[in-house]
Amino acid sequence: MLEPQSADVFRAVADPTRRAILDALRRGEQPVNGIASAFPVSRPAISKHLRLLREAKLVVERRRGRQRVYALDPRPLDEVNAWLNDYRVMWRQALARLKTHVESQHRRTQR
Amino acid sequence: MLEPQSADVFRAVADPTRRAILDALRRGEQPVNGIASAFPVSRPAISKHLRLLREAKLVVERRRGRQRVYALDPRPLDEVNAWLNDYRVMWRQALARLKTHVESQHRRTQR
DNA sequence: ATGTTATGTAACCATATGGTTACCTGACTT
DNA sequence: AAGTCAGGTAACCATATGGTTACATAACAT
Repeated sequence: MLEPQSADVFRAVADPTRRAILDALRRGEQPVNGIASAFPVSRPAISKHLRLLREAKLVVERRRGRQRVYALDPRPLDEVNAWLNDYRVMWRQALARLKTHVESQHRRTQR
Repeated sequence: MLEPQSADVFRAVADPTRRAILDALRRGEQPVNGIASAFPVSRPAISKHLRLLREAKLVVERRRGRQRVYALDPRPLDEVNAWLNDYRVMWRQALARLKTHVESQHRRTQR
């Protein structure tokens, strides 16, 4: 194995709880307790997720008094987007093939 | 923890080796040995990755004589794409903000 | 100064993950 | 029929992951 690497956006986004945290932050920045209260897991669990997200640079932390306010930074998601790009072509082709197929079926039915 | 769920596209795509397998299959379908030869890990390891990809429906298996030929099916990636969509707006805004900022800097420099 | 709030971190636990070697089976070869 | 080839699976191992509770600390409240 041997991969205790951090900052992996794909890995960060693989966990459903972490995606949900990002989704929550889309509505605006929030302190940790604000975030945690929306989830069924303990606050420390959320803290750990936030650390990972921080390492992946998907969130930034700002201190306000005794709270830490977290805000979303969607930019690293562009790596995922870029990777997907190479597949978009294919799946457009797949759709085209499907369309052609349906049309030929249609023609067959027509005649 | 408790989540031995399968068919998770995000999880399937989180592993770099699995992404590489998909990337390889973009060039066309291939039998297991064909795929495995391109990687530093053992064939059984690849088999396990393929099983996961199969469960996520990202690949389909076809038998040809004694080989199993794997082909890419990019359609499940649309789930990732859809999720990203919600962020595209934001990162367009982020870019816009950046642009505005740069322009205002420019103006400042100009005068 | 003392208490309380907000949050990170350490220690611990169970399960998941990714890898390996050994083995099994189905399908061509001879 | 006997041998070989392709590839799945089982058993095992080390490390990662996600969660919990207990503790530590900085900042505000009294």
